[in-house]
Amino acid sequence: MPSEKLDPSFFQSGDVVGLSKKLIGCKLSTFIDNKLTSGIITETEAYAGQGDKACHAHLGRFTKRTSVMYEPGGIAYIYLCYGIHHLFNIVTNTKGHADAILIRAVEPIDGIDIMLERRQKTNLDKSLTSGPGNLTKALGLKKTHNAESVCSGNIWIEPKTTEIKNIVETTRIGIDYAEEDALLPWRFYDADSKFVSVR
DNA sequence: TCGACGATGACCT
DNA sequence: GGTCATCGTCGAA
Repeated sequence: MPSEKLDPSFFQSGDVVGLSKKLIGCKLSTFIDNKLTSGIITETEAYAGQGDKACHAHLGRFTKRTSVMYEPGGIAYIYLCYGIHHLFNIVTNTKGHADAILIRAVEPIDGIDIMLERRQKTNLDKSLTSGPGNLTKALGLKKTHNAESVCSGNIWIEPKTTEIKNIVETTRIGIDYAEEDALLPWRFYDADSKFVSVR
């Protein structure tokens, strides 16, 4: 069991872009189906609420799906994409501000055998946990975990134990519809990790 | 009701 | 480079 977890107050900062960068190097763990799996976060993207054309809550859009984004930071926002993939986000900021961080890749640490089984793979390579749909499947995250805390219970994040020296800041993936906001440098990844979805 | 469309990934040439 | 599986969500009708 972890000795230290990031607290909800960490995620209630109003600086979702800064938080996205800070999460690189932190360890994301899940205890799902009685199995522990974890990985070091290597790639994130920031989605900045109503002012961000790429964000599901753009212009304050409030629906059953997006409502969780308006909750106080420190909980999960998980939704089904392309009818196939569950994407895992961490809600940030205070209540009423719909910011979130998409976790796009992790480097496998604990429970690698379990992750291989969930992904129906036999050997460890980059594709096991790189890419937002791949890591959620490996960690056992599903839509049923939507709105769950990421600071207690079965999902938690531990602070980084070593400084990440080379963090690349670049554009987000798969949001061409966001026009000029698609050019914002709001994707972060560890340049020294091979567990990154797209370079 | 109903049609359009994804914050993707795997596999093909 | 290109195709396509697959389904919940959303907004129009």
